Amino acid sequence: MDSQHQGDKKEPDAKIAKTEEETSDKEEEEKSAKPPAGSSKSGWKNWKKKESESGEESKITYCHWLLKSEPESRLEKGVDVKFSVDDLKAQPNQTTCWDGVRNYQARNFLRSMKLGQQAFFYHSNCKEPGIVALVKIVKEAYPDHTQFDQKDPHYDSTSRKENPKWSMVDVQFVRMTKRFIPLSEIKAHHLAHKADGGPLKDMMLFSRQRLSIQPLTQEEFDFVLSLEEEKPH
DNA sequence: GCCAACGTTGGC
DNA sequence: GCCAACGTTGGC
Repeated sequence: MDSQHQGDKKEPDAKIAKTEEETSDKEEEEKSAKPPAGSSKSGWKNWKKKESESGEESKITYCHWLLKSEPESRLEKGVDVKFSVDDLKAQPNQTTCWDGVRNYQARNFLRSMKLGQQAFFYHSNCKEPGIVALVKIVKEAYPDHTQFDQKDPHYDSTSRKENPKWSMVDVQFVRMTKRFIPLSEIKAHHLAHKADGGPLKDMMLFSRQRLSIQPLTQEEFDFVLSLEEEKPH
């Protein structure tokens, strides 16, 4: 996650194979276009329409995001993957590269992020999951160097330097939310909105619960952000 | 720590 | 191309 490491070029590329050059990108797109198990009806179709039906500029362009990060220590292949909002604030410029994303749908969302867009920083896999801060995109997608680093827990031996599979963006801390916005509270609104058609009725936190990079519509973003003004319950 | 959800892999 | 087995995510 350290943005200052991005100049790292210690990897010897003596044995670059040519075999995969042209195939991998298409394969990835197909994989990412595969309907998720068990949700072949509405969820996937809607997503596909929005994302790729019209080829390039679809009617819905997402402009806000939710980024999950784990604030509590956990070892992955012997490496601690903890990265809390305090860790972000401690980075130079309070900026980090968002590396390690190894899911095609999440990657595609990363690649569609634009400079200056805002995102929620969400603490996951922890005692109190929820939104803690606002961040913004300060560098658009570029190759994730950790995919080529054998010592990195997210090393991908199938990725070629001349056609990298995985991307990352740089994000910068903007501010803490005025209060912690717990998942439980967002979920309660989501359930209510499913019944009354409110703004969180389709929020991806609940329909694609394992996706670590999620888009939010303007309405979703505005509603969730408005919660910071309320008294917690 | 348990386990449901769900993405990925690989045999056929 | 299907689908069972497997691995990971992440709430609880």
